[in-house]
Amino acid sequence: MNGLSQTCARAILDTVPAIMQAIRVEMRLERMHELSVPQFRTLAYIARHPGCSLSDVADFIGLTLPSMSVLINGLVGEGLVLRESSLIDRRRVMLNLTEAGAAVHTRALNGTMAWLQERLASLSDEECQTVLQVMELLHPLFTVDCAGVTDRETMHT
Amino acid sequence: MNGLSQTCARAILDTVPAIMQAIRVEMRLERMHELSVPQFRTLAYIARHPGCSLSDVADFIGLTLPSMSVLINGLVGEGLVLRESSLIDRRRVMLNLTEAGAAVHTRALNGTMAWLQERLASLSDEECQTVLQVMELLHPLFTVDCAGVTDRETMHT
DNA sequence: GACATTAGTTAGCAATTCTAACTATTCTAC
DNA sequence: GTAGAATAGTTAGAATTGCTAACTAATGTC
Repeated sequence: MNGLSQTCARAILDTVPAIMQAIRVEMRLERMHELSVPQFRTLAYIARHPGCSLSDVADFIGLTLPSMSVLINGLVGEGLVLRESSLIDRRRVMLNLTEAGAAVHTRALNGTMAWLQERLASLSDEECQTVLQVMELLHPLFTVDCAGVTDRETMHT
Repeated sequence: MNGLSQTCARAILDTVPAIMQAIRVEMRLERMHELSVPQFRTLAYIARHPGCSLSDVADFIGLTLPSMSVLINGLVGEGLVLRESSLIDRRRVMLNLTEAGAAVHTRALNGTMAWLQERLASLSDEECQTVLQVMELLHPLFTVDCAGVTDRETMHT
């Protein structure tokens, strides 16, 4: 009914996949050691939440548990992540970055950020500010499902 | 150098993949007849640019020509798209939606838009307006070199 | 008419992510 | 304190996606 919210939804649907595609291409194509987007996001999550469980990451990234298990397998195989059984509850897995993992994450993050900043170079400070606001506005609207522990740290660096 | 643009880049990198994942899940999970995001975007592009060539779509969606060829194969196989040789240049392919294709596209679009609007329901009109502005600001920054394409395919129809 | 260029297809491979079925651990309730 | 439910994760198998390389067919250039 509201033409505005409709237009807005349409704009998101047009723009977000385009940005995403660009990010994906950038990640696969250049700066970083062949991290896929989910792999990168996983490293980022573990970096921010050391010792988190598999379920935590899976919820956050939006993958099923088996998929995340496989993804973690890959990262462990490349020596980027440590997977240990929790001593408190031995069903749970504790995930941490290795030194190499932290390094790769940092490098990937810096590389992608640099590329992104380049893309944003034409924006004025004011526009940049607005973009930032909008991202912080939208983020919580699309990470609802994981009702459990809401990580407030995601707002900050 | 500018902390602002850095924060902005980081926010995009945190938010866009999250939105994208939500869109992907929504598309696969519910309303629409099992269209993947690239399939949906392809239908949308063809709807907007009837008679476009394979290369046009591939450029726009960000896939290689072979990948797009396969994707179109699928859509043709499901009776959603017509693939005809151009009479002017018989190397080129002319793509059009079938009636079924148009219907599926419309239904998918409406379904996803409705879902998106639901997600955005908590935004005020003003916030909605800002989101819209930002999307329109960002879109051109992430759609690749093929900006000139929009003129080309309208010539032969 | 020979050769380069352009548009698209086919083949083969690797990665991603799903569902279903399984193991192992912990919790609940009698 | 043990039987059975619930929880955390893994494994297996399949479908989808998207890539590169090598090919065919049509067009343009000289």
